[in-house]
Amino acid sequence: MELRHIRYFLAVAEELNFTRAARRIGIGQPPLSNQIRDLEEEIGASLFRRMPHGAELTQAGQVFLPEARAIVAKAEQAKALALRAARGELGRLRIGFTGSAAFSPIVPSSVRSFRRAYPEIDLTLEEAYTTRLLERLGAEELDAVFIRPGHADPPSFRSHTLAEEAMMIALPSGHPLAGAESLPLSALSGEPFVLFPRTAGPGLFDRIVAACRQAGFEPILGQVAPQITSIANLIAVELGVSVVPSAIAQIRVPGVTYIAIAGDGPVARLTLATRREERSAVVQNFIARVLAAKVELV
Amino acid sequence: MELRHIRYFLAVAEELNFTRAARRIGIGQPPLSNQIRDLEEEIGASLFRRMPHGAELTQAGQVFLPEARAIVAKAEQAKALALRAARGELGRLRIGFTGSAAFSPIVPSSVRSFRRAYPEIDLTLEEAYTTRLLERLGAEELDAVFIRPGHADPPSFRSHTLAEEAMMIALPSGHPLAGAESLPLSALSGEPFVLFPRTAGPGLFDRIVAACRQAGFEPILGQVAPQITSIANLIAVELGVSVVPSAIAQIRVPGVTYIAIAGDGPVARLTLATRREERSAVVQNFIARVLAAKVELV
DNA sequence: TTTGTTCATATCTTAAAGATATCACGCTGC
DNA sequence: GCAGCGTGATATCTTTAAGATATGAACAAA
Repeated sequence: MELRHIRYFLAVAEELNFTRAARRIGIGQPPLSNQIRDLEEEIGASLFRRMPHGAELTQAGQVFLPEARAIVAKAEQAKALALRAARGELGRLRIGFTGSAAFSPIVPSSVRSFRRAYPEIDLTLEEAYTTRLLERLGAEELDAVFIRPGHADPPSFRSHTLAEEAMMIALPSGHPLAGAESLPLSALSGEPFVLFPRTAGPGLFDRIVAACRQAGFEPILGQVAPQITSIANLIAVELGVSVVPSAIAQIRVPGVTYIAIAGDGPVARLTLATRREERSAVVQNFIARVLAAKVELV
Repeated sequence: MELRHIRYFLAVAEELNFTRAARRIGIGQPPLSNQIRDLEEEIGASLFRRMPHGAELTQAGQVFLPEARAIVAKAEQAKALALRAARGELGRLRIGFTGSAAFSPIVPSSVRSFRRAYPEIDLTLEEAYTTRLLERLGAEELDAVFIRPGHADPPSFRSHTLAEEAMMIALPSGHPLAGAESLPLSALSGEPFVLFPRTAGPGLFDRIVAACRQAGFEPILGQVAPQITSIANLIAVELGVSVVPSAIAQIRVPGVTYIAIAGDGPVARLTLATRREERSAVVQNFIARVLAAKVELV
């Protein structure tokens, strides 16, 4: 059985006349009769009662009619759905982001904008460290990740720089320096640093350490924060000081004071990474939305 | 697009390898590649990403996959449904019956038995006069009718005799003859008869009149009953007497007494009529059930 | 009866599905 | 680095089956 048989059946069922149905399809009457006969043989039942005046549906034909219509409609729909999926209007997008990226306005605003523009895309959001995100991106478990990149981008990924954020010093409010307007990074020499594990995000980690060295001291690594968002809480209980992207400084935790860095401070880059061989229209559309949001937010 | 394209797509989507899929289908790899290419061109999107190791589904392909499965399944189902309909297991049966037939045990019992045996047949039951039932049967608005036939069966119908019921005299309980064990029909001469209109069921009507004439008198036609079931009510208010099939005598209405007819009384035949050219398996199955019920009820 | 429908049958043509042979590409293993 | 294997694509030929054309049989209406 082929869709042709079903389409021909529908024509005859609607015209109740082989000759007219054949004309409507654009073939001759004998081949149409043949095709219907073949269909009936395959089903094992006759679908039409042939009369001198035309044809009428048998009970089998009457039952087959709505099914036939549904099949043809479903085939059309399948075609349309596949095309929409190819255009990136339909499908799935798995986004990853680091804890700190979530606080950069471009991340929530671009995700929101994409969601509105493509409501039929099944969105998944997942938070993890930069390292883990890149692993999952490479394993095709994620499609696009917002990360804090290192100096060298891995060649199998494509990176889009979204922001170069200044960083700020985070101090316990009771700290002697907490009242300052701004401080040079060197003011933190001798203070224990509360930082995330280097393996979680070597890019940002190394930038902070490098900036300290440039400022003339080696940072003392103290308490390790399991998540970048928990740094503030550890500082509040006076476990040390830190340097965080200014986006993170939005988290106003009682007992923590943020102070601008005077002079050349470290810069936290935020990028969107995708697989270099990525062809999917969904991801392309998402990249376009994110870059549009970047321009808007300037 | 043909079902062939969809079947081939499914094979490749399941094997993720053109060569193996082709082997599974039983054709060569080049024609399979051609068919998939044709399908992709028709849809307007590529469904597979060809790799040196095999193939993988694009987003469009992933969306198309469940649709393709559904289409193939629906086609199989449509075939099976049509076959079941041809076997008379599926479809519709429109049954008609006269008011008096409903009280003959064979009618409810055969309908019930058919309903149990073929639960997926959509049954319609309709009560009307014999004349109207035959009209509707001829117009293909009904498929099988239980009627009280005349002497000559119309040639376009096929009749199955189901029962030859004796008839009984129906009297108001206050009537002087109401106490008798049995009465000859001639006892009713001079009494006004409560009968249904002749046009409603000329067969039964004429039998009653003929029986009266044979008993030596011309029945006086009195009150006309709109339905055979309302004859009893009209007799109860003493509008006359009547002669009814003994099945009807089951309706015990206060104020009505039924008395057996002594000697040669009229006989009420009950038949099942269908169209002579009827081919439908549903109707054939129903006839078989009714005839089986007839044997059982003896 | 004749004429004009209907659909079925028979034969031929043609389009397209499929077979066969070959190629280019990329991975794997020596 | 290069041979060997497995992948899908391309090119050409064959065969199947869809469709065209001509005709026939059955029935209805004029």
